[in-house]
Amino acid sequence: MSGTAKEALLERCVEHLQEVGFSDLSMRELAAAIGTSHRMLHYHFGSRDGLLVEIVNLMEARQRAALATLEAGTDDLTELSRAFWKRVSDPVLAPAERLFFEIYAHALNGRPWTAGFRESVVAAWTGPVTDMLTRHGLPSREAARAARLSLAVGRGLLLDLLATGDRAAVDDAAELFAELITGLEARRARHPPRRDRP
Amino acid sequence: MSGTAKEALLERCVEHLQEVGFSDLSMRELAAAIGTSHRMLHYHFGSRDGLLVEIVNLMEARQRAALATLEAGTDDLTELSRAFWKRVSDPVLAPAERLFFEIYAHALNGRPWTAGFRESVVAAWTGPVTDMLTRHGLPSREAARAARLSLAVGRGLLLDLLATGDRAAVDDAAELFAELITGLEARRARHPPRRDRP
DNA sequence: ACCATGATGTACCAAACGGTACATGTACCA
DNA sequence: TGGTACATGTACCGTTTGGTACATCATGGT
Repeated sequence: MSGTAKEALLERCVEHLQEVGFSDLSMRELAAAIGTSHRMLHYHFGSRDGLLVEIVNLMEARQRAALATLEAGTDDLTELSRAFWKRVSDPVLAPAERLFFEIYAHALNGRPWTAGFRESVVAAWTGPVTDMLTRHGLPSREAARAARLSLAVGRGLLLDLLATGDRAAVDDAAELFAELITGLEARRARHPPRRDRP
Repeated sequence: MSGTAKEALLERCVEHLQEVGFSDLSMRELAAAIGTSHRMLHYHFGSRDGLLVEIVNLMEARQRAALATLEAGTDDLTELSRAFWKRVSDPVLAPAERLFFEIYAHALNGRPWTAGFRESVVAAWTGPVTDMLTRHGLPSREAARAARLSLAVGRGLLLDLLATGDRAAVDDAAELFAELITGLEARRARHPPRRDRP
């Protein structure tokens, strides 16, 4: 198998980058850290940018995979929102998410090796989540808005959590969003925004 | 004046970094780009890390300043949320915000020159915004949650906007949040409102 | 037995890096 | 006028960088 050694190497690279960060990555330093030589990285990935592309693609594939395992289990939007947050805020994912945001930052600066990432970082989520919300009974326009907002809430809260570590406060804000989103239930099938006037 | 030349230099550095990004910054390249020599950057900032610290601190100070100019003008939470989003999503700010998120990513990896940034990136906002919401009549617990959530929404949507450029869709999601937050108004009625009645 | 193919170590390259020594310029104050 | 503090250009140092040439090793098919 040709891919096996290479994939194992890639896996070790990602693992190490999740620990120390990404930006000041040098082939030699990385190679030493994962117990190989920079010669091997060049051999398998061609160049530094080749490595970066494969790392970014792997992270993006994992993001997609994580999304695929996110299934409903409930009909209640509030419960769904809570489950969503509980899933993505799992401390085990923190290193991967730090790396994710680092790649995101590079993507915002248009680094060429982030092309695939840039295209999928939002679209890969809004599509499936919109579908999910539609299946849960939201009119499609509301579902699309809610999906985009939920994604933003998740990422924004994650940024907060990773920076401050203040889990209680961030969980609390997430809970508030889960409660607020209940307001959407009222709109099911009943489109015009409704001011509550008893 | 001692600080003037240095500050002008720093200003030009930030300006350039907002255009090309931050991560692969080298003293020589940056110096050439802003029309000076790397010798001058070392002279004024001592070292590369010294420069980074000053850049990050400047960005953080500007963030604080931007916050200070954010004033109420309305009593309605929904309108307040709209105004907030309109302010931060101004295209003029996009380069500064790209740089902001890049620094944020470095901060998540614990880079030592981001110490000040890390401490203030959330706290500098939640405090004042909580106060603002309290002044608008929210009970303090709700105000704190809403402030934290609003900050996350703003940053999450900004990430989306900067990556996709899909202003219509992101504005739409922001509008949904503005409408959802109306749900908080209902809670205000149930609690002793501390409205400023002359 | 032989050789093709993939994997790996060693040694090197030119370029760029952060940083510094030193000499020079420029201003203003005494 | 002389000096003193800040500013700037040049030229260099040792180190590290991405990348490569070349030789070697292991393995498995024929």
